[in-house]
Amino acid sequence: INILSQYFLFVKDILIFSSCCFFVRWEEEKYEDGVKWKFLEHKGPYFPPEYQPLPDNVHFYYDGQLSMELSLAAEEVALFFAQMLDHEYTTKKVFRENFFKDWRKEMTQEERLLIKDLDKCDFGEMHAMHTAKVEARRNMSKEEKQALKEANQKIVDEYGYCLLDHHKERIGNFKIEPPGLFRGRGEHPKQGMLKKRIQPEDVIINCSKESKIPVPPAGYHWKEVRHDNTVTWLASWTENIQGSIKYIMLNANSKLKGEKDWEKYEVARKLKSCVDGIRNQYLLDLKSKEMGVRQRAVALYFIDKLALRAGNEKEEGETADTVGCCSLRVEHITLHEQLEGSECVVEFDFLGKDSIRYYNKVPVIKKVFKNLKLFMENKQPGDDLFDRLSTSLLNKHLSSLMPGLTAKVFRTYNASITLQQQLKELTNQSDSVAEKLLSYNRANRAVAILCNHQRAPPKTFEQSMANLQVKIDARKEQLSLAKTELKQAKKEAKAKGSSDPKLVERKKAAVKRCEEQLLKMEVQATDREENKQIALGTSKLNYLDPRISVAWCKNMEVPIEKIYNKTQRDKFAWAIDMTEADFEF
DNA sequence: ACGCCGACTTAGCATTTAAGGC
DNA sequence: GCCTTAAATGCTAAGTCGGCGT
Repeated sequence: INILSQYFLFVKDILIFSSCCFFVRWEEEKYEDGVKWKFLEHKGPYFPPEYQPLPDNVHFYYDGQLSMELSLAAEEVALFFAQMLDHEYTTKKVFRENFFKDWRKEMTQEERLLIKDLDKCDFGEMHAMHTAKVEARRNMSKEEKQALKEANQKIVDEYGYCLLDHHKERIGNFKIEPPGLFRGRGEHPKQGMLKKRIQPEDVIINCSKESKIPVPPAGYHWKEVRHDNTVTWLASWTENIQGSIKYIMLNANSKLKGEKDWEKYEVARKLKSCVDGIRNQYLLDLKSKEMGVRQRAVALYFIDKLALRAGNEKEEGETADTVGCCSLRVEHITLHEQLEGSECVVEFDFLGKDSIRYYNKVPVIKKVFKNLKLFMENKQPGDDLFDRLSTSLLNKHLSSLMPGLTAKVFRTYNASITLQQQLKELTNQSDSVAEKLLSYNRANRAVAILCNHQRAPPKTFEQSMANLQVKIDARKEQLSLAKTELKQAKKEAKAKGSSDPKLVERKKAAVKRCEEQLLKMEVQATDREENKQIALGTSKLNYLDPRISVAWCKNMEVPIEKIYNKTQRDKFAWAIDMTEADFEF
């Protein structure tokens, strides 16, 4: 209990979960439904610096004419574009059109009359100035860099923390997002639009009535100051691209976020105890007379087996065209009675979250295959595959099967259970630490592949692999040399007794050291190659119950620092403190 | 029943920092 | 100690999901 006392809220929740009454007095600490805090005080968000006008020697030219001076507003937006000129997307039609339209809105009447074609704009000097600035920053002296660092730290100290129920907590994102050109992911219809500068007049502050209310920048006022303790955010504003709300919230290491994280994994563990029943149910539902129920069953089969996301509907033309399970269209799957030696294969090809491609060929059971054929009958490629199903219908059904169950719980559950099972399968107590870590990464990778967490191969990937190979070759050479020397030393020792009795021992040690280093590098090369297009971070941070990893570290005698960096250890502090070696997900 | 919106989690890429080799 | 490169951190877009109003 002492160890856990700093996490008494967790302890308390466990006690509630297990309906134990011994520490009932702690339950008083639990706030009534929906209340997230009793006291909240902070300094408000940090605003980005104001726009600095161009120096006189940097010009903008239109249509080959003599330089023209832009109004401040038009100049700022022009510079956003000029800064991006190295990026491929400034060549894209949609990006350019959106930018030009929004830029013209910022121009004065005269400017608008003159500047009618983006192709005739010459941002060359502005772009060069920006490149020079970046270069200058890179070449700053040590002292300058140090001074900059200290200035930044001061801002963090002042704005980066809040007081929540008398605990000082780190804020996750205390800075207002600076203005710029919007770049969505994938083929976003709004790419290139102007993301406007946020003023204090746009910002809602949330804090305790009795706290020190944040003071807006001089000469400005807040949009509103409210005192809503049923939400966790400290400040919010509405962005102008999608009209959605942005929030200032706590860091992941805060008690509020940690508790929520813990709850998420507890719900997933609860699914573990009833997943068999749920699976039997949806297999039965595949034969239902009701088409809606059958569609729900097939969707659930995909969500469970393939870890697909729920797939809410999206407003057409507002965002990139991406889908999840419920929003799959006929064009996204191809049915194969027979493919590569398997029967009833479904070929998936669609863009998911962040326009990441999901491509997979999956053998499915006959009933699912038959149903899919049925759902696709008399439909166009652009029609919904599941026309009788929505995420809200699906989630309503799920929550009736188990309290708190939604589609995304399957992702959490399947990810965590896969990690646990893979770790069991891949690691041996007798392996070296390097081998254990390779196994851990492989288990992690199995999850990342399941969840389709991809990344663009790092730009320097080929080069860095080649570099590593050179080092491996050099080490091999060194090893064979060391071995020869060892042989030589042994021979000499045998022949005439040794002048240096420890020589053989030393040479032996050198060989061993060399072998270890070689192994380590080879393992690293394998790991890196297998990881080329796979991102491990997302699953580690969001899907894998940290207690599985903590318990594994304890069992395998691997220091926790080897698998979690500082940020991750902070976020998972609750798990690191409370988990014993015998934890089972 | 349904669409919309608010709140919150999940996501990949860009930038910064630090580790490790020379 | 310096410099390169990999890892860590920062940033903000893009999802999920519940609740509310019509």
